[in-house]
Amino acid sequence: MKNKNPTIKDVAILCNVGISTVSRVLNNSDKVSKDTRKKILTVIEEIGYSPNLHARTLSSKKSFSLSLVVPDMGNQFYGMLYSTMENIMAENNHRIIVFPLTDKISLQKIKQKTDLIYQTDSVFIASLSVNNIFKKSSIPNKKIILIDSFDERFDSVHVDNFKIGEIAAHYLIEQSNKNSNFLLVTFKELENEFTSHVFSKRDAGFVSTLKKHKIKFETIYSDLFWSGGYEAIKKYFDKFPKKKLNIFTTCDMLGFGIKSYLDEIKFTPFNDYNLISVDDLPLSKVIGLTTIRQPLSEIAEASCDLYFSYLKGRKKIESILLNSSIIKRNT
Amino acid sequence: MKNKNPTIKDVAILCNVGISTVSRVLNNSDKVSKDTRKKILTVIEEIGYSPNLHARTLSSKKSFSLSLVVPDMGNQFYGMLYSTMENIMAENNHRIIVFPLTDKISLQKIKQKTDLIYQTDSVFIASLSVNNIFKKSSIPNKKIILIDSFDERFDSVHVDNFKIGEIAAHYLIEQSNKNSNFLLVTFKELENEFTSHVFSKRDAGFVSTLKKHKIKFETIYSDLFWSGGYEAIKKYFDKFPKKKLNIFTTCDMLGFGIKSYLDEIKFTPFNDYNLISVDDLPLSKVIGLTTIRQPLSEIAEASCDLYFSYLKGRKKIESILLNSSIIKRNT
DNA sequence: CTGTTAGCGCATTCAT
DNA sequence: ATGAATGCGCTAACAG
Repeated sequence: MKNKNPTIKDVAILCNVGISTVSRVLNNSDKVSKDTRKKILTVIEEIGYSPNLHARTLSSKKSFSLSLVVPDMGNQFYGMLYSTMENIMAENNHRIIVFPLTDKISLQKIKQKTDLIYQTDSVFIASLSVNNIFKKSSIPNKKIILIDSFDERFDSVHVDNFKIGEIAAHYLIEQSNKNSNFLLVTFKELENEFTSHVFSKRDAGFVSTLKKHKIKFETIYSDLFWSGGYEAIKKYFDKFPKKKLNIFTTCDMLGFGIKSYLDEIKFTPFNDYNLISVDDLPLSKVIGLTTIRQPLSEIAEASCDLYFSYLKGRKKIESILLNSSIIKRNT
Repeated sequence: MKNKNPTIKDVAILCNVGISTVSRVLNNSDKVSKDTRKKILTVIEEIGYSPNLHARTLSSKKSFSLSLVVPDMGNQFYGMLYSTMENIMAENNHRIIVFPLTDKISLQKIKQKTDLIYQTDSVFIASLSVNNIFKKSSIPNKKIILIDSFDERFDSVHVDNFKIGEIAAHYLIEQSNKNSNFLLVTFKELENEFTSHVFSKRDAGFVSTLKKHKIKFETIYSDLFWSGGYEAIKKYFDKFPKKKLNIFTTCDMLGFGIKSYLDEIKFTPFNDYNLISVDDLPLSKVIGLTTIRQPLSEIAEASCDLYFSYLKGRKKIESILLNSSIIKRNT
């Protein structure tokens, strides 16, 4: 099991050819005779030769691997984003390497210039800001594409999170009864390296619209876990008398918990409460949650397309804005 | 932006030292004087030098990267598994590269010996079988560690899925009222490359126990999506008259949909139905789903430990069996 | 069509 | 403590 892997040289010797001929076969060059190609392929198969990609990359300067930086792969949204991008990139013979930034350690690793991220052909960054995750002096010297955030220095694909907040507000205003209260349940982003501003922008859009309509509201903050929404709304109801609510929560994950709690205390949708969230994760369809759809597959496709057009020679920075639409269901 | 990255040679020249001295600093060798080390580090920082890992790997034969093969990263279970493993490995200076096998294309890629997976130091395989994903002649010539499956040829960390089925059966038998029916909602594994046998073993354990008690039951098959459980149980109820049920479903994802439907038709737990699933995803706590816990973090830790002990010289194959325990909640 | 050769950037002897 | 030289496995001219 530990017999050193065969190299291109071994293959060449066994075939009585030069190593460049083997290399040509490996790289599908057409300038090889049918017979020698066949012989080489046979030997390769027989001895179980697999080319050393590190040597190949060293020599050719192309790794065919891409980096995807995400806040957290335990979060389904990013799991699905990755999954979709991976499918697209696989068809085009690129590999995606994921860099989840869940804590200080992972952040520190990525800042060290010895990290793998500096060795890939390109870097996709989801939700996070370039300035926060890289030191100014060590921004990877390669194509950077932002997903779900904006920075005029880089390509980007994003949605208008402020507008998402506005849409939510309009929906709730329209749905609201007399004597019902407005509630914003969101995640409080601290101004640190992990800030994405995604939530704060949604908050802002919502708040701005309500103020415009001179509607009072309350805000409660939640942890960004599956249990976060449940616990936040429970705490709220433990403290205040029960009342009819129009709730906007800034992501489905929180929405699930909120709905779960509301079901538990026998609140009925439309009657006792209206609830709208953001994302449209698969589960929100199952439980009938009204939500504002993040066009996940479009986002993934657009990001990949940006990279492909770059490979084809595009020079100027491009920014793509996608639409989010409301998916009305049973809340 | 496209000025070729500086190399170790550039650093050496700027510091008036040999490249081997720079190399020593890079690798934290202690045989460098304090002054030269300091000078070198300064220059490295100034010019933003980052060592080429491909060259380093080529030279040293160690990539410090590991492969993790999973069925699907859109599935939260694997997202969390990866997330946990990544945290552990990051602390030990290894990078994990994910290889999701969602379709024929990704399977085909992994079978080609030019794939990145053949270049990592080790391969972790979750739920899938080695024989199905690699051709006999091209099983990566390196440490392979199985997660959630068993093969005597390789290290493995797994749970007893047959026993999980038995536990579920015993729970439901204990809970069941007179006149209630037993139902198994599961995913039908086809005998193809993506077979994991995880589900079929859980099925078998459940079925065997019920038969032992001479209890009749029905089986319905579901897609392995978030909506799968909902649709399966809905179809069942559309076809048959409503009746009290004791349901075992083989993963939480299906359980969520089933509970959602049952809530919708106003079935109340313990009274109209008992429901138990498998996994204990975070959401199952939120919605109060009774489930059999997959010890996710223990699985991740044990897998990583197997690799570390291998690095320290362990030669013989090891297999670790972890316990799954029932988490009783409100179904 | 095919073989020879010169790097790619680094770790690692082996000298000094 | 430091530098020069060798080789890791491959690609890409170049020469034939």
